[in-house]
Amino acid sequence: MTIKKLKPTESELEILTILWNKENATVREVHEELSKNKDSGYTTTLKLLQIMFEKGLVTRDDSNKTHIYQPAVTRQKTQKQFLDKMINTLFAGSSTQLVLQALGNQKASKDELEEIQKYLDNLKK
Amino acid sequence: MTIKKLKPTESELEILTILWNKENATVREVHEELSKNKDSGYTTTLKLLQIMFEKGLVTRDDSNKTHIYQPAVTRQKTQKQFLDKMINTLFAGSSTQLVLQALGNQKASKDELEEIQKYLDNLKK
DNA sequence: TTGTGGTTACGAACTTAATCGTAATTTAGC
DNA sequence: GCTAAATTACGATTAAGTTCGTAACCACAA
Repeated sequence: MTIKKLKPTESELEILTILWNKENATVREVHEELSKNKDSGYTTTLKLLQIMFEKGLVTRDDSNKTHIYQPAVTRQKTQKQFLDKMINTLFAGSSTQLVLQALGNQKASKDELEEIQKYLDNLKK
Repeated sequence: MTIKKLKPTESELEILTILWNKENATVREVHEELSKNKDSGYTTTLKLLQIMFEKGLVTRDDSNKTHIYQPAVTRQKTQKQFLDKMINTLFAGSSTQLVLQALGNQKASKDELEEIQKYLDNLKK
């Protein structure tokens, strides 16, 4: 048993997103940011970060009184982890189905469609 | 408040998938199918279906002793529900990002790529 | 030194999901 | 009608996630 497969919870994802955007942050900073969307207490945020630290989802610099947290997993890997899971549970293992569904769902801009097109051209070679 | 927003849990998704594939099924049938992947008891499956019924995720014909369950939500809508959620929480609201990531993950066959291409062409008009 | 503000640590309560054991119910066969 | 087998109903337990209250700790200013 080498690599543990950690699946961030809903709340943990919110926090990770904040950390990904800020690179690193104190508990207070994370909490300020979180407070824009929900209204839980400061110690709740603190506790979550402590749990995430134990799980290895984040690292922290505790050389000073105020700890500074950093994400320990990348946005990309986490996205892939959840995408794969979703493809398997909801799309019968077909990422193509997921892509079609996602394309159908929303109105992408011309630029975005172009970007996808370019990527697709690349894959086709 | 008209439409309740019900989010199926992990276990409920497994069951819904089975019901989507079979159109309808008895508890026993669902359980048999579930047993291929996990080994929980029969009454667990029963309980889950009962809960799903209360939530309105499934309907059932209980005119006979052995109830027959049917999905009350469509695969498509559920897929969309989860996709939207994922786009918002993990992809900063950009479905394009999700699509690119999904395309990058997989090895799609030529046919699949063609299908996506066709769809893309349609969107571009 | 003392106290004040901000921080971390920790335990407990609460919620939701998942699981199972047991009792009640129904149907079919004798 | 009566029993056996299968089913449903229901309550209790466990586990995981979220939340918060309170205590302990630390730095700094009066």
